[in-house]
Amino acid sequence: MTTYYGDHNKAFVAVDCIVFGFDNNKLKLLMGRRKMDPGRGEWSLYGGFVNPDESVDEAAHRVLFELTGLKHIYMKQVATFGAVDRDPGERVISIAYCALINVKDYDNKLLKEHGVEWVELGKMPKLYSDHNEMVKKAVTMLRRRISSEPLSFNLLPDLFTLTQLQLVYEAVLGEEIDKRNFRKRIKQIDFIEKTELIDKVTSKRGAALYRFNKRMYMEEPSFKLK
Amino acid sequence: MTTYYGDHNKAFVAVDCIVFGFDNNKLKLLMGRRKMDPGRGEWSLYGGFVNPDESVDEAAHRVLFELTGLKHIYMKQVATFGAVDRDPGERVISIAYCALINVKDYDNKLLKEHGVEWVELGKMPKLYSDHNEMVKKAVTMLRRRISSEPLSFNLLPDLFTLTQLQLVYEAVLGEEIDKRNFRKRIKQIDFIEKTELIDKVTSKRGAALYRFNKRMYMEEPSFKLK
DNA sequence: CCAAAAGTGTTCCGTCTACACCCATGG
DNA sequence: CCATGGGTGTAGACGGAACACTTTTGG
Repeated sequence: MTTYYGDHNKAFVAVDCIVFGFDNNKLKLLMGRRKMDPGRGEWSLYGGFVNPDESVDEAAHRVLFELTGLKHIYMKQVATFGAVDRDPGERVISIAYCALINVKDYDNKLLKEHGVEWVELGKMPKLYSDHNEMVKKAVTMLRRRISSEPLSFNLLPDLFTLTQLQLVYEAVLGEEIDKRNFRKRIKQIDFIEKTELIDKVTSKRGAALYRFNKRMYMEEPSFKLK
Repeated sequence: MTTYYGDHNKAFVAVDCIVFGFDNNKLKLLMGRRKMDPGRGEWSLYGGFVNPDESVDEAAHRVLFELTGLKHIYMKQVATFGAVDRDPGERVISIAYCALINVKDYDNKLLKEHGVEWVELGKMPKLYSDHNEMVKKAVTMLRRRISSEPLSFNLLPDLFTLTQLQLVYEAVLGEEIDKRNFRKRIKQIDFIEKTELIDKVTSKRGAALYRFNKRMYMEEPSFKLK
């Protein structure tokens, strides 16, 4: 390794994952108790350090994989946090990533293994260091984008009912939506396909199952809800 | 210094500034020739390393101050770039910041001193490392936000005409705007104040000068153009 | 007197919003 | 047979888009 920048200082670089899930009609986040010093035992996001042989994005995906066993998950950089004393131990720069997962894909064994749990947004405890701020930014970002990018489908199974989809929007935006207006808009979006399948779990009558056709979306990626 | 994270690797952490200015009815960016190895002589954004005693945000402001002599400038984090080999020399994580300045505030001596110049957006050369990508993200971000946040005023003098303001929007959004509709909207925004002053520089008839009342905006910060 | 930029309203159309009832089924 | 969630249409309000001419004055 050469030493071009030898007279400058280095810092630890970490990633922290803000993992959103949708469960029981609520938006939830994965939280755990910090298992290392400093701050051991405090509520915290799940994170890890960036290794020399991986990009920051790759580190985020690796850390999420360690936590959930899931790959190819929607992840987006939220912001980088770099206050001098944000970590009580040493100088650590941390890059916050937002992930959207389908709770049903999550192996509950891993959840216990890592000592993390789903916490309802709005019932968030005080978190380690600047993690509350990270969450806040991620939520703001999610709210901003969910009406102009097809993010909601990441929080749902492949097949979902329109009621489920509506509940995701209501949970993220924190407001009620008129059912008829919502369905009217969805019908105009041709990459949200109605299938022949019927969900009989949540209603006696049965509800049509829909699917997000990613291929079709990719051909003409535009999305506007509302 | 303690050594909590001793077994992990550190990296250099840098900031790069994407400095936007509005001049001659064009959106421009500050660019220079890189003055250090590796990549000496290549077109590049202006950047610097984060010091141990400053936050990442502070580093960005310091670097911008070195470059422009200006303080209290609008700056916003764009994204963090962390590919393994993004810097040919060593492992460097770089946090890109977008700055909006009023070109008239810029001391042209400093411009020469630092060997930087204003380059029109769209006439951007190939830049060092991933700097083109940084610029692209910054532009996307600026376009997204300029219609919902009062950013345009940062690119103008304290007093400006409505024509100038419109030209900023046209330059950023890359599309023409109807003058009557534009002015109608502006009139509804009460923190854009008409002054008694008249600008006689750009027109024989003279144009009313307006001012952004930041105090008034802060009391009720909401902004929607279009 | 004319070139050059400033300033000013109205109409139309499409989009969003509000709103209430019937349907199918399992228990 | 009834409780539960699924599914459907219309009318009125509102906001955005299109569009052309008059004013002022320095040179």
